[in-house]
Parts: sequence; structure tokens; C-alpha cells
Amino acid sequence: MSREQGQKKPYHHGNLEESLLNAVDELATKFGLEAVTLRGCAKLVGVSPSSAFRHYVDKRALLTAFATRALHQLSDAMTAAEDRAQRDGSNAFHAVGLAYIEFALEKPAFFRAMWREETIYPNDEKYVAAANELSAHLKGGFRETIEDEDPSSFSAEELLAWSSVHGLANLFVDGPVAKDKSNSEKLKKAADMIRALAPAFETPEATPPRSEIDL
Amino acid sequence: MSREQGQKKPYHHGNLEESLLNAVDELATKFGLEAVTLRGCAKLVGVSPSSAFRHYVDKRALLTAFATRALHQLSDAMTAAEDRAQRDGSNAFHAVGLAYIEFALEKPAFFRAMWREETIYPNDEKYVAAANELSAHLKGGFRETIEDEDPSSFSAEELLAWSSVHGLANLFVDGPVAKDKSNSEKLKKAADMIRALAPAFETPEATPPRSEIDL
DNA sequence: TGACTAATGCGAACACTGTTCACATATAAT
DNA sequence: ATTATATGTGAACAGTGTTCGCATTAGTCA
Repeated sequence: MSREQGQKKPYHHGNLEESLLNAVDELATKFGLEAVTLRGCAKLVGVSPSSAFRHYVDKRALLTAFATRALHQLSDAMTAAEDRAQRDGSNAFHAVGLAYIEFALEKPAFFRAMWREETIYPNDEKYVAAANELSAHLKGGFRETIEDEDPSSFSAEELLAWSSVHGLANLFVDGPVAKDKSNSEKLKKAADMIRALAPAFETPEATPPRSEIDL
Repeated sequence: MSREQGQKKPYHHGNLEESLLNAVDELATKFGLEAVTLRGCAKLVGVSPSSAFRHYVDKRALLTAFATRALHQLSDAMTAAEDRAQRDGSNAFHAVGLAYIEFALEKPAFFRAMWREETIYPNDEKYVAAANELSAHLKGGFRETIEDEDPSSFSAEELLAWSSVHGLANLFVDGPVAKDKSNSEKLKKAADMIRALAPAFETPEATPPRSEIDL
């Protein structure tokens, strides 16, 4: 990306910490998350395998940093979608949810890395912060955000919003749904699903319970 | 399980194919899916590592078989829940959805193994069949099953049903939601979410579109 | 029964992985 | 200039998936 082809390659790389993340990015995109290897990243950056440990205590720590970066990328995409929706007055949750699923479809390896508890350190400070920031977007997407709310508590509707979007993204990326369909067709299905969700977000008075459907 | 402690251990194990699956089960349950290793399974069964390849071409093939078995277990749990609901006249989708999430909470490693496309062969015949059988349960759960329907096509409501349940299960197992809560508390949250979903499954005539919520 | 065949298990080897540690080199501070 | 600190290296280690020729057993059928 920058100029991994210096003429004399100085002993110190200068920006190894971030360059390793870029290497994870490249390898994960090209060959899948499972194919990402420490030695492979080091070789791609042009550095010895052991030097990676000066910046990350673990492979797991490296993947945690990568997951955190991916969370921020997704957050940014959701913010952009939210702003766009606000500008032209369309439904914010619809836009944010679609952006979520679109990200998963376009960067499946990133999406997988974000939520792989067994291959990252899920209690890492920055990772947790990024995840909270992301979840706030989905809370705020279809309802006024309450500023000083506990980021780890969700109402049933908020949970439903996140779950349905997250679930469809997972079913697309790691499930048997619409495997033969193109990404744009999948996005259409996603839009349909989000629309079907609308009645659940209406004010409770508007939809009086009907006994035969009562759960 | 059976009698891994034979006095003279015969040269042939007799049931290695299934025993290896049990070994995956045990190791995944105890130490997590990521810690499952071919050599570890072989050692647990009391057999040489290379003998595993007589029954599975790959580690990936072994994990595929394990994922398939897990899918069947989940299907069975859903069937049981469905029957129970039918008996006492409660809502079928509620019961099936809860069973789905309960399985994920109680056997997280199994749930992860089921949907890890990169570590299994997702086009394996038996795996696909098991996944289709499972998805049929979620279609039939809240609506009359149409027998001769394409198993790979979903209406928006069917997709919503599966996605929301699948998504919450994933957020519980591999996400930041309700991390400090006990499983029974999580199940309560799940029940609330499923209830909140009810309006989306009512007949369309019952919930006329309201312009300010229109997506 | 005995001999041949197919199935199943074994041991040694290979390339590759994450990780460590003593050492080399560059940068920053005094 | 002389330290101290940060950063990169090379060789080594145990553990991994996988292969291959060989050993052992079970099944088949004269």
C-alpha cells in the first residue's frame, strides 16, 4: 500500500503495528480469515515473524486489533447511511440495517473476525468500546437515542432490531440462505425483511393484541 | 463412552468413525471449538493420528460430520418443542425459537461448528440436507408448512423469523449482548424479543401501514 | 480349513504453525 | 559521545495437519 518496496529497506520498518493490520486485511480478503497466519503477515510486510510480537503479544491480540478496526469501519458505514437517510427523510433503521448487511456481504472475512470470540480477546478495552459504539447505532436507528443509557442493556425492540439484522447477515455469510443469489439480490431480500419488521416497531396502542396470535 | 479401556485393546477399534465424533464433542465442550485438534481426538480415542484419515479425508470433513450431527440434534430439540407447544396449545414459533436459542446457549461450541463455513464443507450432501431440515422447522413454526416448497426460498416473514432467532443466538454466543447475565436471564430476554416480533406475523390487513413509520 | 482381498490401524516423516529468547541494530535522551 | 530504550533478527521448540509404506485384522470363497 504505502511503499513496501524500499530500495535498501531500513532496519526499522517505522509503522509495523498498522502495516500488520493491513496484511491481515489483505490475506483475509484474498484467502479468508482462516488462512491468516502470523508468518504470512510478517512475510507480506517484509519482516521477520518474531518482530510481530513486539507490537502484539499474541496472534489473538493482532486479530483483536483487526476486529476492532473492522467494527469502526462498520460503524462509519452505518453513520453514513444514517446521515443519508436523515437528509432525504427516509427511514433511519432501514438504512442502517441495510448498511450493516451490505458490509457483511462485501467484507465477509471482516464481519466474521468481528464476532469470533474464540479467536480474539473479547474483553479488550478498545474492542468493547468499538462494539458499544456500534450497538448504539442500532439503538438510535429506529428510536430517539437516550444519551445516558447503559450501553449493555437493550429493550425487546432494540434487541429485535439488532438480532434480525445481525442474524440475516450471518445467514448470508455463514449460512445456507440464498447461496446462489448475487449480493444485490440478497440486499433486496434484506430490504424486504426489514420492511416486514416494521409492524413490530409501531406504537403498542396501534396494534392491539389479537388473542389467536398472542404468544 | 462405550469402553475405551479394553484390557488388551484390539488392533481394530470397531467404531472409530463415530468415536471420533464423540471425541470432537468432548473436546469442543470442554475446551472450545478452536481447541479441537485431530491429534487430540485420536489420542482421546486411543488411536494413532493417521488412522483418522481412513474415515475422514480431512479435518474439515470430520468437522463437517460433527456439524451435521449438531444440526440434527438441534432439529430434534425443535421438533420436541414444537410437539410440546402443539399439545398445550401455545404458540409454536415461540417454542421453536426459544429451543433454538436455548440450544445455542447450552452448547455454544456445537452452535458455532454448525455455521462455520470456512472450517467445514458447506456443500456436503448430508450437511445441506440437515440444514434444510432445520430451516423447514422454522418455516413451519409459525405458519402452515407447504410441503412441496423449494427449501432454499424464503418469504420475508420466514426470513425474519429465522434471522431474528439466529441473530440473537449469535449475539449471545459470539457477541457483546448480556454477557454478565445467566442463561435463564438470557432466555427471558429471548422470550421478550420473540413476543415483540408477533405484530410482524399478523395478517397484513390487521396492521394498515402508517405513513410516519413506512419504510 | 486355508488363501486371497479389502478394510483398518500404525510409525515415521514432512512442511507449516505460533512462540520464545538471546542477540543485533537503530533511535532518543542525557 | 555515551548511555538507555525501542524495535527487528535468527535459530530453536513443541505442536499441527497430512502422507505414505507397512502391519494387522476381518471378510470372502475356494
